[in-house]
Amino acid sequence: MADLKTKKVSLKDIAQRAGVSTALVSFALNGKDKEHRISEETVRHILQIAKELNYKPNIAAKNLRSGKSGTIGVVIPDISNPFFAQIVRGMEDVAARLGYTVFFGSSDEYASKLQGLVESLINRGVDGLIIAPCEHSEEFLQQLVESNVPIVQFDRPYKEIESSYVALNNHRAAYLATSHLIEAGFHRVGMVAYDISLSHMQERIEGYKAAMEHHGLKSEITIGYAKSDNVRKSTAKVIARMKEKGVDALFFATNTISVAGLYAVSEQKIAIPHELGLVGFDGSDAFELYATSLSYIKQPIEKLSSKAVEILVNMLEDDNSTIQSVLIDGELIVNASSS
Amino acid sequence: MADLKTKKVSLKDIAQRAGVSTALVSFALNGKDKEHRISEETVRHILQIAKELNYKPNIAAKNLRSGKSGTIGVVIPDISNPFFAQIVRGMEDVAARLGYTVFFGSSDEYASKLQGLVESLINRGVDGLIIAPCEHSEEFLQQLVESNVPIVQFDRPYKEIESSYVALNNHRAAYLATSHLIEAGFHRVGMVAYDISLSHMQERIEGYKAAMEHHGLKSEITIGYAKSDNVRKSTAKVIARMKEKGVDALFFATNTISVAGLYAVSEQKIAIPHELGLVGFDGSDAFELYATSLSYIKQPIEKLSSKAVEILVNMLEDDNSTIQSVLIDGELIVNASSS
DNA sequence: ATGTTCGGCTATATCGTTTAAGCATAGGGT
DNA sequence: ACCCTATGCTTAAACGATATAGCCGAACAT
Repeated sequence: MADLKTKKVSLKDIAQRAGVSTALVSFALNGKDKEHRISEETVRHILQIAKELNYKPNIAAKNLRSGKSGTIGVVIPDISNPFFAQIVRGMEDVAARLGYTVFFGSSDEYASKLQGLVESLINRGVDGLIIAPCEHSEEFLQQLVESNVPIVQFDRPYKEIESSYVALNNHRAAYLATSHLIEAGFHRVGMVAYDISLSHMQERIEGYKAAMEHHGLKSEITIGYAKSDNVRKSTAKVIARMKEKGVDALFFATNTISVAGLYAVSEQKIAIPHELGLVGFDGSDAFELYATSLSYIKQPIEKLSSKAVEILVNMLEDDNSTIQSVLIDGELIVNASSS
Repeated sequence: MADLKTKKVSLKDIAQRAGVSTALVSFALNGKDKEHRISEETVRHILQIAKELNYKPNIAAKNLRSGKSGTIGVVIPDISNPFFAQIVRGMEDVAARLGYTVFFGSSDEYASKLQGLVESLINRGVDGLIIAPCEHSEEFLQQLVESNVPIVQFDRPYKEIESSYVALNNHRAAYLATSHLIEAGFHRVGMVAYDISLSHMQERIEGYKAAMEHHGLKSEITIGYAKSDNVRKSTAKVIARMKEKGVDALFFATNTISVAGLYAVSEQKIAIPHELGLVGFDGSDAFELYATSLSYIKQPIEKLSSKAVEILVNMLEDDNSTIQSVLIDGELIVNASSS
C-alpha cells in the first residue's frame, strides 16, 4: 500500500533483487530499453520485480536530478470566487491529464501577495506559472518574463508584456451585452464597473462604449464605479445614483458586481426589467433564481482553463514553442432581466 | 530575480565565495550556528553573501535529504462547489501561515478517483493529507491509516476509522433546523437528502428524526432522496411528491439540494413560506437573493478549514500528538423562508 | 614538557535518480 | 590469427542540502 512512514523501495532494491545495476533498472522503468539496447528478457524481469516490490519513484530525487517537478503554479485573485473556483477545477483536470499537478494561490488582487505567491511557488520548484495579474504587478511580471520564467497570463493579461495569454474577448462580450440591451429597447444604458486599469475591465468598458457609439448613443455614456473592498455598498450607491440620472438599464461588469447589483435592486425595490434592464457577467445560481432571472455574459470556462494549461505545458515541453495570445468569445444568455 | 532557467545559486557557491565549507553555510543559514559553535563573524559573513547572491535553497534537494516536502494534499469532492471552494481558500491561508503549501484534487465523489488522487499526491511526496471521504472509500482510508499515512478526515469522516477528523456537528445542526421549522408552526416537516451512507448525511437525517420525535411528530417522518447525478430534476420530483403528501415544510440537507430546491419551488410556483416553509444548508448568494430569502444552516468555514490544517500539521511536527476528533457547531440563519 | 579541553571549522557520506562513459563478450569479416 | 562491431551491461559522477565524525590549534592544567 501507499505508505509515507516505512522505508520505500528504491532503484537499488530492485537492482539488487534482479542482479543488475541501478542504471539498467532506471532505463527499463523509463522505457529507454531500446535506446540502451537492453535485452527483452532483462526488461521483463526488471519490470516484474518492480511491480512485485510496488516500486514508486522518489519524486524529490527525480526533481533534483532533472530540474523539473511536473508541477505548475496557478495564481488567481480568489479561489472562493465561484468563477475562479470553476476555472481552477478545469485547470486541475487538464493538468492531470497532461501529467502535471497544480499548486494554487489567491492574490486577493494585491500585487505584494501575488509576488509573494509567485516567489514561493518558484521556490517550490514549479516548472511554470499561470497568473491572473492584478494591478501594479506589471513590472514584476515583466521581470519574470525577462528571467525566462515560463508564464501564461490569464483573464486580465498585460498585453504589452511579451508572454502568452488566455482571456475572454472582453471587448466583444461587452459590446454584445450592451447592444442587446439597446436593441431590447433600453436607450439610457449605464455600466457598473471597477475603477481599475486591468485589461479585462478596460476592454469591457471600451466594448460598452463602442456599442453605445455604434448605436448613436454616445452622449449618454454613464459609467459608475463600484469599490472592490465594499462591493455591496458601493454598487448600491452607484445604482441609486444611476437611477436618478435616468438610466433605464445597466450592464454589470463582473460577477461580484452582478451579485451586488441584484442585492441592490432587491433592496431598492426596483422592478426588473420594467424600471431597469439588466445584464450581468459570468453566471451564478443567484442569477437564475433571482425573481427576474438575470441575463448575463457566460464565459467558456472549460475552454479558458484548458487552453491556458495547454499553452503552458506546450511551452514547457516544446523548446521552440512560440508565444500564443488567445482570446475566446463569451456567450450572451438572455433571461428575463433584459426583455 | 526569481529565475527558472538560469543556474541557481547553491550552497557551494556561497561557501566558495566565503572561503568556508558548505556545511558551515548550511548551519549558518539554518540558524544552527550556536549549536555548532560558529563564530559570530563567520555567520554574519555567510548571511551577507547569501543575501548578495540572492540564495534560494533548492527544495527538491531539501526534500530528498529530509524526506519531507512541506506540502499537504487535500482531496475534496469538487472545488467548484462554493462550499468547498471557500473551505479550500481557508486551508490555503492557514497552511501558508504554517509554512506549508497545498495540493488539491477533486474526487467527484468517486472512490476510484479519490484513491487515484491520494496515490498521486503521496507519490508527489506530500507529508500528509486532508481527505473528505466519499462512499466506498472506507477500506482504502483504513489502509492508509494502517500504513501510517498522516491523514485528517474532513466533513464526512468515517468515525470508526482511527484517524483524526474535523466536521460539522451535523446531528445538532439538523436538529436545530428541524426544530426551528416545527416551532415556527410547521408540523408536517419533510427532509430532502441524498441516499448515501456517509456520516454527514446520516447524522443530518438522524438529527432531523430526533427533532421530529422530540416534538412528538414521529409518525410524520418523510424523507425524500435526491439523486446526486441529477440534483435539479430529482429534487423537483421529490418536492412535488412531498407536497402531495401534505408536507408543509422542508429541510434541505446540502447546499446543492438547497439550490436545486429553490429552482424547483420557483418552477412549481410554490409560495414560500405560506405553502412551504424552507431551511437550507451552507449558504449562498442565491439563498439571500431568492424572492423569499432562504433560512439556512451556516457552516463555520474558517474554523473547519483551519482546524483541519492545524491538526494535520500538528501531527506532522509533533511526534507524540494524539488523534483528535473535532465537531464544530453550525449556526441557524433565519430568513423569510421559514417564518 | 605533556596531556586535556574546547572553540572553530572541514571532509565526506547520504538521500534516490539519471546518464555519460566505458568495459566485456560474442560473432563477423578479412 | 586479427581487428572490428554490436550487444548488453556496469561504473560512477552528478543534482543540492544536511549532518556525522573528526581535524587542527590554542589555551589551560599538571
